[in-house]
Amino acid sequence: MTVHNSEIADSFEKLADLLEIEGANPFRVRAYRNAARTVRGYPRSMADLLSDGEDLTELPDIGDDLAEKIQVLVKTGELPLLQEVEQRTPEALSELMKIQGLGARKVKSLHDALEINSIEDLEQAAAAGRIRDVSGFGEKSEEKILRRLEKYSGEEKRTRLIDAEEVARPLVEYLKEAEGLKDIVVAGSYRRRKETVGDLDILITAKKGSPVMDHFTAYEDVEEVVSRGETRSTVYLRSGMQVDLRVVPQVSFGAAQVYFTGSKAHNIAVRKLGIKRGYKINEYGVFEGDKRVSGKTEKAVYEKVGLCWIPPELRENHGEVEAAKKGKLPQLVTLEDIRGNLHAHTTASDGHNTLEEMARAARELGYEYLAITDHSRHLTVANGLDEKRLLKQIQEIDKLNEKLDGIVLLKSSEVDILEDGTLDLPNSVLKELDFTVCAIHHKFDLSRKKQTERVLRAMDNHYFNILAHPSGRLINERDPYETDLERILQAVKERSCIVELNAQPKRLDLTDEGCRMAKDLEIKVSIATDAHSTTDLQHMRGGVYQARRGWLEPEDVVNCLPLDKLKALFNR
DNA sequence: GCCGTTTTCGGCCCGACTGTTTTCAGTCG
Repeated sequence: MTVHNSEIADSFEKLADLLEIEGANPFRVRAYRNAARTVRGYPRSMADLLSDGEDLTELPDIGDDLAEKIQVLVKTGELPLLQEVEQRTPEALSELMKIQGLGARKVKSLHDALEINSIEDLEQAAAAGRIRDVSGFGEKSEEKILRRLEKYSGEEKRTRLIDAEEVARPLVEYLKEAEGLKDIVVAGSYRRRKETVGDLDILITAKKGSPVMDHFTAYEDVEEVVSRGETRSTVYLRSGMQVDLRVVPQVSFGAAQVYFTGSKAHNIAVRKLGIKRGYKINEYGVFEGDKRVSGKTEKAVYEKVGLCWIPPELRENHGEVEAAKKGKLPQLVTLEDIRGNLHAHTTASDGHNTLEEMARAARELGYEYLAITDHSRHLTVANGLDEKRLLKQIQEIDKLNEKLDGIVLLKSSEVDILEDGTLDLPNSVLKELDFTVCAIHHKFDLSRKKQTERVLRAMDNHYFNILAHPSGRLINERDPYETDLERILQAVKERSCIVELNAQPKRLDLTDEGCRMAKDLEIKVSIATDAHSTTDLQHMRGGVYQARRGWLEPEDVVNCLPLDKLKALFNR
């Protein structure tokens, strides 16, 4: 049994909720929440850290007590204190706190007054009109609870970044028409380019908030106005997405951008530096006493606390503050650094465009090279190529390359890694390729050990070059298959292979943490679109965002190399 | 329950908004 970080974090969060309902010391409650955040966001599993004999109290917000609790959780899967608290306080009360507008105090009132212990109890009480009589509640709160319950599904809904962009773009265009608007930026995890976002945080500067808020709440996609003030409003859109809008004066724009871009952990770290220097930092600026000493630009805010400007993608408190202090932030890869694309399909397998169409589209994007990586024979659903068809495609590519100017097509294949770790095509044909892209497309449910060994064995093949979409996950659709990524990346390094960051918006596979792991091991990463059409080639942008979140610099990315250097790397 | 360049105790972010109250507690980010 492997206890995942997310399970440990869930236990701590539930414990925090229940303790808060019981009226425990709020700082103790916060300590559990902070610890949950640390554990959830930590790139290595607590189980692995412990088996490596590492000291968990080295982690932020983890002290002796919580280190001990993590150890017990990893060993037994249980948290005795949580079980003890659940004896006194029904665990479902923690779920009630997920209803927007219900916090610990109100859940406690409902529990004490009406014996509400579950979502069902709450529904019945609200429908029967009993909630309005509880002290602290009224008709309005009762109505609100009913409305929230209608939409409550029990699962936190996060939207893929690319889908959030579809929502944000037209909304931003609309908001730009608001009276008196000066600047507008979508902040939050959207600006940090996280792979999924929970809600949209939009920041606007304007002299007067009121006209902007009127305009905002009148947006045609707004389904419900949750709150509306002069400087802050919250709405739900028809799509279910929550949008928070903040209006600040222009002198506060930088401070507000830092504040609302987050992450929370990053902001706390920055504010701590401020406190050391005698400053108070909030969304309105950097203050020395009552005097604002900075805040107009982000750069000015960071400089006040002795840091250079930190790219939003890094703002997770994963070492960026320390790096900025030393002036050692990475020079992150940009879309302009990308010189080619090493994963694309054509009509030969399951793509929608021909070799030539794909080549021309890649040239349009300014690329020097595009690798054609149609599926191999095992993937029959995708019309995978057998030896004969691949050899024929190789000839076609050679012919096309003579004809094409300004772009070179590379001969490759997305070769299936079979269950026993062998590759789906014989070496006699693989050696004719410029390089191979190898991936798992079936038997996702092998044990962690078997799946890991399958990949390692495949890499033993001399013709294995790039490990594609290493986890197989589809964001919000399919969990990653179980592997020991650290061990796999170690093997990638030993065999001088490359790991792919698949830029398909649903995949984004490597994760940001995986990229960071690769960088630490000094492995090269291929940011590749896995394009199944000419328009798919555009997904490079999302891959670059993810790479930036993983601290990758141009020298870490294999497709930032010019063609000759790239070819030398494959050594064919 | 964590943390420490004010260090083993005494702090721990705070401003905006709502709804129920009657001057403010609770929630949220």
